[in-house]
Amino acid sequence: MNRRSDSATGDDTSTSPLAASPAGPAGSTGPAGSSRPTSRDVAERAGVSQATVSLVLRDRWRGRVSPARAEEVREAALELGYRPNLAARRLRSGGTGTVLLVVPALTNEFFARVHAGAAAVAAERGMSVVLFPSPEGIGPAPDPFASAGATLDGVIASSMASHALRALRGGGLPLVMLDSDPEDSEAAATVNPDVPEGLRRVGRYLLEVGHRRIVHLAADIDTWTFRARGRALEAELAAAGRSLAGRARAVLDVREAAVVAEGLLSARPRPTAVVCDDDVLAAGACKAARRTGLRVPEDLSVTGVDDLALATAVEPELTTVRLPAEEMGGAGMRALLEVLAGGTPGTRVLPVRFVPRGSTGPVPTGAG
Amino acid sequence: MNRRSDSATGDDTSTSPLAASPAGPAGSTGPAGSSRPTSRDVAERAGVSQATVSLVLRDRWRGRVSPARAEEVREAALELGYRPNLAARRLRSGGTGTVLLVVPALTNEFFARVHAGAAAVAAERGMSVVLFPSPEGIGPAPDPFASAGATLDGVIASSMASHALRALRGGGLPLVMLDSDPEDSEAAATVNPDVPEGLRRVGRYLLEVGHRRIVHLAADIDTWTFRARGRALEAELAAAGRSLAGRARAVLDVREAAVVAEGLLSARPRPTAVVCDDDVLAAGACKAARRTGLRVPEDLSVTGVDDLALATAVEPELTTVRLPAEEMGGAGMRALLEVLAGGTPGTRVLPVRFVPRGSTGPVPTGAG
DNA sequence: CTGAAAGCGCTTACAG
DNA sequence: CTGAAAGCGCTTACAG
Repeated sequence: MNRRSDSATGDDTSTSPLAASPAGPAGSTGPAGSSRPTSRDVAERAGVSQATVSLVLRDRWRGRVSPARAEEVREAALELGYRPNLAARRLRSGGTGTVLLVVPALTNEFFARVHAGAAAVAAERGMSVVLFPSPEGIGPAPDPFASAGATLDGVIASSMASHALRALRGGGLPLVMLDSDPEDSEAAATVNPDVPEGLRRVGRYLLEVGHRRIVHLAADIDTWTFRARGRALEAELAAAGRSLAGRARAVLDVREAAVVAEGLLSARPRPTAVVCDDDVLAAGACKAARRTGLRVPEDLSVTGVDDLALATAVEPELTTVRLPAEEMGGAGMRALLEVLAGGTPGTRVLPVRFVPRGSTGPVPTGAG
Repeated sequence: MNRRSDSATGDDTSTSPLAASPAGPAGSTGPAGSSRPTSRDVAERAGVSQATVSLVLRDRWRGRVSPARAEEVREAALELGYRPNLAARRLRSGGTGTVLLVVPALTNEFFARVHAGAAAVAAERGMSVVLFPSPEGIGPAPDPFASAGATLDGVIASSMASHALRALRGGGLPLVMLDSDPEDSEAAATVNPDVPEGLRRVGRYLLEVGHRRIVHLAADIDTWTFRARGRALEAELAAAGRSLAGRARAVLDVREAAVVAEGLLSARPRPTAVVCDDDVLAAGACKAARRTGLRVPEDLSVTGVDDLALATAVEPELTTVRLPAEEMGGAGMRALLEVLAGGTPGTRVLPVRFVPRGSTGPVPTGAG
């Protein structure tokens, strides 16, 4: 958790217009002690025009500037520690440099990871991403675009219901969907985790270790991602000539999930495994088991989806399906950038990982 | 988790330069179908100059523009749905509109909340915040400023060791520290949670319900915030004529914490309470208790700090001290903005909240 | 109390 | 293959 203190020598940092900066390296045009170098300074030092600098540094010089000159420009830029002024670039190019990321719940670790992935890719390209604040329980959703404050280049939306997506499309902005129905063709691109494969894998595993009375604790949320999870689980069981022994729905809250799970566990004959749509639900199922006097995994196997921090904090640790949240955010941002550049990225599916841990085991003896 | 679909009618959104926009409201200067309105359009409609528009909209008009005119300008801006172009404003004003938030670990829920709070305040003021990617275990820390990509207006750093802060100061940028030593006067401002009070409260509570053999599972991290926690706990016990029955240190990882906690629990006479520096450590302590055959809270009380999502996911739920992470991020951003405006916000201490839950109880009978 | 003008640092046609 | 010029939308002295 500590940071190293080396290397932050401030070569770049001292050039902030707000910082008292030492006189810049050679080549400055302005008065003594002037702040950071501009493309003009680079041009001067390389003995070319500003236009050439721009061309070279944006990598659009091929066939327009000689390789030797290009190299000289790059060298001059490096020597001066030149960094393009983003505000100027945006002003000139018309973009806002801002992308809106719309997620159902900011407080959720999954979406925090999606955001981190998107922001990292954005930062590389000099863009920034604004999160749309969650409207959870605080009345009707405000206009996401108004709330963004800044005007936008595009929108990335994760795990939305289709009616919400329809509202988003209303903006007329380039839209990339994450973890959403690929058929819902409002979007220019879709990036999805392979949740169906994840749930099939869970079903296969439970069948293999002997479970026959498997129930589904589903998320009480009408979105593609959760519908897909339920369908995939059913399909896997069906392929083995089996079917679900029960299903209940709960919102993504540990306590509520525990209450709902208790109901599921009161069925006779008692289920031997609970497949949950999400780790939070799985944590609730574990609580319910404990209250009911069932041991996990000896009497009951429990699985989740996501691999949140709490998955390894609970005891026993949760068997789960890890979703590539950061990768989704990153891929979504890349797709949006591609759309903005005129491309058509289409649909991408990212692999998920089955992570067996302590909350699952072979079917209890005498059961099944 | 669902979003409502009302209200996103796109009045603002359709004005993106990238979107095919309907012809704007009256007053546009440019060719037909031109994009979003500029301050010039507002000026024209209000019958004033661009300068007046700028003055009024930035709220610097008092004593320079008549109230009646100011009102007309505001009206015109509203009618046109005018929003200032941030890129232009920044270019002209010299700021970059970007603040760097340096945190020890991005993956941590606490810092995610700090970031959310800072980003929300930033968005209100048309600023954006860039996270410094965690260098955890991936070799020497890269230069945080170089990695930021954009140049910066200022830096907010949370929970840093002082040597790391020294590196940050090297940038010569306005610096606000969060959750850090207020004596470490590198920073223009400090915003801290009242962790000492939180730990004192925990100590007081445990003493009240009869615990006498209290041990401390400390974070193995040399920062102000964790030193302050340990000292405050000791002070509270000392005030009651008691002292710690033991202490061990662990990194913030559930499994490692469990191993270390097992050692702590092997002491004889056995401790009746483990005060942990953090919820992750507390989750580890609960695991250790379980492995050792101790019941929580019947045989052992466990407390944490933070109130992370996992605090209510584990069974029993963790008694903890809730840290106002979002508020810290928000207050930090406000302080930085104040510094940038020439103010001197100084040190601010935010209250914390003791949250008693199932992981603590009266001292076991026959013990103490 | 108000307006005309300059210029922030880029990129992009355009002319050579 | 290269350069001179215009202009993105603001804000800020400056002149009235």
